[in-house]
Amino acid sequence: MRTGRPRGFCIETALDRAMTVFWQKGYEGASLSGLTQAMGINPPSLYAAFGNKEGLFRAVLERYDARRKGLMDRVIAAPDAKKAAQLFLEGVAEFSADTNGRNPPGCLLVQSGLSCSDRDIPEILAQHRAEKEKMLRERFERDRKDGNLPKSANPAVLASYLVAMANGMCVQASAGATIKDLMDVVKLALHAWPVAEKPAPKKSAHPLQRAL
Amino acid sequence: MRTGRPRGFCIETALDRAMTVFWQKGYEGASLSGLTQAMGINPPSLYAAFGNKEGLFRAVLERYDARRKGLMDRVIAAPDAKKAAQLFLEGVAEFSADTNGRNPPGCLLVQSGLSCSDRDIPEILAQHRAEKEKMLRERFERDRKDGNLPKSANPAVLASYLVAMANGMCVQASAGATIKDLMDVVKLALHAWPVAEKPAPKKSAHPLQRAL
DNA sequence: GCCATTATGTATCGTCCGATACAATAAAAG
DNA sequence: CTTTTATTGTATCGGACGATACATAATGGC
Repeated sequence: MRTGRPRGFCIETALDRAMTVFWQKGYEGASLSGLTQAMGINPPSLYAAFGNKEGLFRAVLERYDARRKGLMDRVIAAPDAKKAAQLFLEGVAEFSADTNGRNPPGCLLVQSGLSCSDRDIPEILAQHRAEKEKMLRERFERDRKDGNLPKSANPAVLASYLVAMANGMCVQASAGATIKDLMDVVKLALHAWPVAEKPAPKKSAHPLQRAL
Repeated sequence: MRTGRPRGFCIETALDRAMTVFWQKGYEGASLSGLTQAMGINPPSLYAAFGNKEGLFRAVLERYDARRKGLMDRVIAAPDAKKAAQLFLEGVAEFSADTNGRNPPGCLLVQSGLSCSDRDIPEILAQHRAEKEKMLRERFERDRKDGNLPKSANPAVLASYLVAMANGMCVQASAGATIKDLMDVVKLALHAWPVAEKPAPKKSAHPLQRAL
């Protein structure tokens, strides 16, 4: 067993509290005193657990991804490409304009540090966003290969389009857009989706597509 | 004539320099020492001219709007609604992924302070973005009234859609997206545009529409 | 020339920042 | 019980932050 005095706080809970602070104030706007107060710990505990402010931020981002995994799984498992796009955009609209108070409006990956004194922060955030885009692109590449997307469709562009829409909606959500505002935009955005050439697809885009 | 010692620096040039700093580092990441150094002046000159850091930021945003006025004028004067949408998105793609070094990538209104320790900053930025959206909405309301957009089209949603796309593309540009990447997205985004019900529009959407 | 007015350069203010030193505490290992 | 290891709370570090005091310089008004 692990020796030494046991940690006196829950890592996950502390990360959730820190996430809210970073979300509301951004990376640079989040002060150590604000973070420790929200997390209910003292500075030495924070530094012992996460190294420094950037280490805490990276841990928060990992937890953020974990929280969004459910949505991404549903998107990847959607029965067809357009349904995947719809689930993705609707999911983003739902959580970014969430009024349940579980999180501040918007998206942590967008608003916590697009521009920053420390150049690493925007890069880290970009990597996390690119990860989501990659998931979508690979899903659409499979769709195209299997004939569920027209050969004229470009999976990379489709993924980029969805991520741009998602990020843009998050910007609007952070400025006060309601979920209805965003859902209207989603409905319009899906009209851009390419139509299939042939009515009967060759085979499934994903083994789980029948699950829904 | 104005009495007293004349100002020893050009306001516009200084604002352009400050704009670059805010653009790259965000509102909070931009330090007074960094700003004064980039502007080529000392702190007292800055405070005498702009009041404080927030005053400087507001002045920078006004200059930013002035710089973008040319694009917005062209958008409003476009011959039809879809052409307006195209000009807008292509214009945003062009300047946000600009490699001429005139500005950092992205959009100042998006990346300089979505989240901030000072709550006024996100609000000010949101107002400036909302102004652009309002211009688009009013243009589309005229189009719809004049029969250049189908009655089923919702001008507010169309404007919101375009602004979301623009903001999302800016996020991607700030992460390194090329102008080609964004142009591909623009082309796809325009596929969502509503098609007119009747082939012959009743009258011009705008007096300047014949100008192109 | 002299005054009122405004801008400038130097030096510095108090505050908050991120980060630690240190002793005390709480567990496992022997 | 003693040692070892790890976390805790208190108090504080050097530095950067935004913002100014103050004397000097440069203009128009008279």
